[in-house]
Amino acid sequence: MLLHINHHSGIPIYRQVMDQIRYQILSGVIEESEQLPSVRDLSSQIKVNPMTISKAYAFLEMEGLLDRRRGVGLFAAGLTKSTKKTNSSALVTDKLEKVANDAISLGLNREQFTQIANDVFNDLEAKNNK
Amino acid sequence: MLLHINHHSGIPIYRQVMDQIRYQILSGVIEESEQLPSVRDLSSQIKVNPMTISKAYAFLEMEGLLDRRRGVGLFAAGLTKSTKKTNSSALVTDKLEKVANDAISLGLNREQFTQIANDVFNDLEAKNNK
DNA sequence: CATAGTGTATTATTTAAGTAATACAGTAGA
DNA sequence: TCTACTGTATTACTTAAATAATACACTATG
Repeated sequence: MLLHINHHSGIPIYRQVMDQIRYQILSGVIEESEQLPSVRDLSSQIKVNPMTISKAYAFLEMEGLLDRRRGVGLFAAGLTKSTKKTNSSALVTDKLEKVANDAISLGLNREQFTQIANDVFNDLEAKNNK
Repeated sequence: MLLHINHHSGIPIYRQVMDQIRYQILSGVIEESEQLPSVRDLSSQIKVNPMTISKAYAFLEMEGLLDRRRGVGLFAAGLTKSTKKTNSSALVTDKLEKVANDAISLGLNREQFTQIANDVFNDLEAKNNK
């Protein structure tokens, strides 16, 4: 697996790793029980300390998205529908929070924000289905 | 003007100040050219260093929301409302598009997405105003 | 039982953000 | 010009988060 990490973005490395792997698991690119890249694989690819990667995986395990097996490796967890739904919602909520913050700074109100969200989603769906 | 600051919320003081004053200006509670509370007024009210308040005002000036006049005071800027609102919506639309794309990949539907957007905005607003 | 892979606990270092101290700079009005 | 307000640049301190160093622990396989 290839990760795209920006060392100068201000976003912590371990978070960038988490976000990308979480997305792969939730979206189904990585399947249940599939082995994930080892800590040292990623740490040498990204040129970062192994513990930084281990930290990312530790959080993902807490989220229930994978299992860590010392001496063996890392494996995508089986996601029940509800787990998947919960995590997907959480992921989207996180990202929406940042945008909502911007919206507030710019003086938008709740109705405007929700309206835009609805419209944008509609447009995208339409585009994907044609 | 009375500000409600929580010293233990984890949200930086200068940001709390920014958010509350920004809201007053954008919502029209404070009118164009109206003088804002002095740096020392707020710093003694909040029991914080004057530079912390000055920092908040400096950012708000960068946002174009007020003018700082050394030796005189701080004054709400005139807002070209229609232009501002248009730009804000465009910016927010852009960012929402990315999130909506992820949401679609993760299997969320429009109702769920819009619902989350609405809730997130609500929560943020509540947090900022308490 | 040696080896070459796995992941990790503990500790230390680095970095960035927030806040404060201090001294300074501008304006208005008596 | 003196006074009493304004805001601010520079520097230093504090704290928490992110990252790294090191040494260790587990597992599979020949």
